[in-house]
Parts: sequence; C-alpha cells; structure tokens
Amino acid sequence: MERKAPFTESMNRAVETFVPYISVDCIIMGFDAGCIKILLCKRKESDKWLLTGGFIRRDEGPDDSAYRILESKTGIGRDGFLKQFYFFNKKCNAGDDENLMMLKRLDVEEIPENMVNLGRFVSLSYYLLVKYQDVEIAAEEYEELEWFDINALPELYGTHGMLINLAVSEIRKQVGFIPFGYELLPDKFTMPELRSIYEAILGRELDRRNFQRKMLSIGYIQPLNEVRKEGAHKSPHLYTFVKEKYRAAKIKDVQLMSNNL
Amino acid sequence: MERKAPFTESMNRAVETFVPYISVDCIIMGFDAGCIKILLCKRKESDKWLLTGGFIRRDEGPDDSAYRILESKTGIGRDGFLKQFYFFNKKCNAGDDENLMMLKRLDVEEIPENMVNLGRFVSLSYYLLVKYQDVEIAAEEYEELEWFDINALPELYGTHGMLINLAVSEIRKQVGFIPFGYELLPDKFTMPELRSIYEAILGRELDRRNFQRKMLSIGYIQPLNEVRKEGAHKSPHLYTFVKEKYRAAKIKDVQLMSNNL
DNA sequence: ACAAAAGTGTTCAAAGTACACCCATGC
DNA sequence: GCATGGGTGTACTTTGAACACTTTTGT
Repeated sequence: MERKAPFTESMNRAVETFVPYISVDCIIMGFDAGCIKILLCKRKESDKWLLTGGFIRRDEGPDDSAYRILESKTGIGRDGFLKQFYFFNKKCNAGDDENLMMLKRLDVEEIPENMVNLGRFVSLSYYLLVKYQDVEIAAEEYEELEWFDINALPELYGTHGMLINLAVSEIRKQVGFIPFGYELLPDKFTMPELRSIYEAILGRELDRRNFQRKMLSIGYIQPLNEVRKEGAHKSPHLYTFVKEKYRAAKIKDVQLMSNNL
Repeated sequence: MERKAPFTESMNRAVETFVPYISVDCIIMGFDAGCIKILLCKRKESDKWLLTGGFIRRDEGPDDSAYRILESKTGIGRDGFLKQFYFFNKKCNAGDDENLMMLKRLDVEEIPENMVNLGRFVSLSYYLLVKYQDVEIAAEEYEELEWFDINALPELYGTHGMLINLAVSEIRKQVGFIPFGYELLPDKFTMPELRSIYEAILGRELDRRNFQRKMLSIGYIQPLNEVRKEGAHKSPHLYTFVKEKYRAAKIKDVQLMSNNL
C-alpha cells in the first residue's frame, strides 16, 4: 500500500492551533434522581453516541483541555472534580466512519481530516464529577448533547463503553479518597441522597443506619436544622459539607475514610 | 516571533516510524538490599540523570512502548508489572538543553530534533516493577544506566523527580492491589525481605509479628521447608508465592488485602 | 552468656455488620 | 391505622495494634 506524505499544508495550519494525534476524552458524571448520569454527545446525522472530547490546544496542558471541554459543554468552571484515569492509542483511519465521528465531536470546522491521517492517535481519558443541577447543557448546532443513566447507556462508538467501565472500576478503588457528595450534590442534601450515590457507584445496597453513622463520624458533614418534605414518611434531615475541610483534604490528597462501606 | 513551517522533510521521515510529540517515561523499580531502586540513565556528556523513556512506534500502543523500553534496557520481558499513572504535557524547545537531553534518551539516531519543534509534547508515565536479580542492564554506547536507591537519587532533569514522587504516592494508595512481593522478589524469599519492601514503600516501620500474620492470612504465600542462614540470629523461613492465585487476581484486578498495614 | 533477629501467643481497641425498635408523614 | 422510609441504639464479629515471651544462631 502506498503512503502519502503525512503532513500536508492544511495540517500544518491545523497544528498551529492544536496538538495533532492526541484527543482528550471526558466522562462527565453527574447525579440525579438516584442515578449516576453520564453526558454523551452525538452528531445529528449519526445514531451512535460518544463521550465528550476534543483536542489539546498548543497553549494548554491536557487537564486544561478537559476543563475547557467541560466548560464549553456544561458551563461548569474549574472547580469541578477532574481525574486522569487512562491513556491508550488505537489505529485510526480518517476514512473510517467510526473514527471520523470521534474526531468530529469538537472543533469540527478547524481540524482537517488528515490531522490523524497517519493511522494512530492517542486518547487521554478523564472522569469529571459535576453538580447535575448546575449544568447548563450547551450543544453545538451539529450535535446533540444528553445525560444518560449509567445503567441505561445507548449504543456507543468504539472504545467508549470500555472507557466508562474502566472509569467506574477505578472510581470504586478510590471511594475513600473521592468526596462524591461534595462533588455531585448541591449544597444541601439528605443522607439518603448521599447514600444512593455510593450505592450507585459500588453497585450494591448499603445499610442505611451504618452508612449514616460512618458518614457523620468522619467529620466532613454537618447537620442543618432543616428537613425536606418529600413523601409519605418521616422527612429526612438536611446536611451540608464542611467545605474548608474538603478543600484541604483535596489539596493534600488525603484519604477521607476507609475504602470499606 | 516568526514561526517556521512545523513539519520538515526529515520530520516526515521520522514520523513514518514514530508518533511525534509523545514520549513514554518509565519508572523502573526494583528491590535490593532492603531498598527500592530506580533505574536511571544519563548521556555521557551530561551530568544530570533521567528516567528511561522513548517514543511510541507507529505500530504499537503506549503500553507496548513501555514494555519495549523495559526490555531494551533490562532484558525483562512482558511478564513484568506495568502501570500507567500519569500524563501531562509541557513546553519543549529543542534548543533547550534540558529537553534535548530528555529526547535523546532513546532512538537518538532516528529522531531528528525537529520532532518536537512545535513547542509542546506529551509525556505518558508508567511505573514498572521488576525482579532486580533478573535484570541485565544494557546501556547504549552514548549513555550510562544505573540503579539508584530511591532515598538517594541524583540530580534529575526537569519533571522527573516530581514524577517519581507522584508514582510513589499512587503506589501507596494501592498497596492492597499490587502484589509487591510477587513482582519484586525472587521465587524464594523470607518474610523480613517482604516486610522491608512494604516498609520502604510506605515509609514507616511495620510490626514484624502482625505483618507476618497478615501476609500468611491472605493465602497467597506458602511456607517452604527451608531456611536461609544469614547471620547471628535465628534463620528465617523461606516462602514462595502461589503463582496461580496471583495471576488470577491480577487478571480480575482483585484486591489482595486491605490497604492498611 | 549475650546480642540480634525470627517465631508464637495474648490482650485490647477500633471498625465493620446485623438487626431490633421507635418516629414522622401522607393516605 | 397502616405503609413507607428516616433516626437511634445495641450486640456481635472481624480487624488492627501493642507487646510479652520464646527460639535459634554467631561470637
């Protein structure tokens, strides 16, 4: 098979702005109505969904790119929680429909197809935890952008299903380090809400009573003198996070609690 | 500041073989005489040391590159333990001595300087655990290759000191998942040897008696009917790993024991 | 005999698990 | 009153931490 000269003029122009060969893939996770949600996108002409993603600008690091993608899609700024969890590369022919869709997720007018014509590109993967209620979805003209329940994902392109599974298994290993409640819930929340996050992530039921005791014992959660009326049963108390403590722990990367629940 | 056309003919040739802009950095760790050792390299004309590393070939994934680098420097094949732990990018001018050294670590004849002339490149970082005794160091003509005690590292280029610290802190979070003994020790080993690995990694002393009980209780270690004479004291028993169990656990990424020691 | 380090056993405290019982709310 | 689900307490089990005592070996 004959090989074209890999770098064309148009590519030279593209790489003035972006680092070629490298994409950033974001698993944007939120929490609503007892379920973990993942934000996916889809080009209107296609019927398969993709993780949000894009390229790295020449003047930013990969983390910056991930934050930029997050902000452009959801309006959430840099205070969201972000974590690298995987990288890999794969063959990629621009002629291949699957890969083309993947590349066109973002910056579609700016990136010429031959940006990846060399047959390989590297994917840098992140998961990001955001407050669902704060998100204002902002789709481009050519795309759809939608939250999906993690237990009812649509058909996904290529490796993206695998990436989601991998992220979840990485997250499970780190339960003690990640302040899920702080990242996923609004300021005021109830204990059952917090618990259902952990249940969704761990994929199993947790004892209501023991969970409550443990959460209160680590000292990052304050009870408020309020309750939330929500149904034919006792109204649960509202709690809030001691933000300063969480921030300090985040900076030092300290373990908040044991990994057992 | 005027900008040269980023892609020259020589670069076009180079990228027929390698993926540009991306380097793989390996923290190769071994264990000897009670200390964690890290394999570093240095070009003869320089006096600062670097992590081992290289570029990604067009026909391989990043993990393949890491294994290839490992094998070319130490002779250790794919059965070594490898784990991605970080990626980032940084500004990089080939004219800058520091970066030039970094790039010249490997493939020096093949990679033209302008491989990275665009001012940015991404580093993909791994740590690798190997059996020190099995390593046969193979340096190129132009370089030196040497084990350093992790507590007595020489002056390192750029970000490499930071990467080592980051790797250690990632490893600490995963004590329960990584079978250090299996990866770092020869087939037959004593309990004090195993313990001193954990002490070196965790950076604190562990209770001899409790450690032994815990290690035996997880069922991955078998006592042998042998001892090793080594000094003016009772000879410690030799143990060996139940390899099948370790392999099965590795594939399933199962937690071997709690993270507490 | 003594020092040095391995091996065994015991005890206490902390953390995790299970479950009984009471409370508040809407129908 | 009753179903639903929150809140508190207690008893049991497992795990971890501290440490006393014994054993083996070289000098």
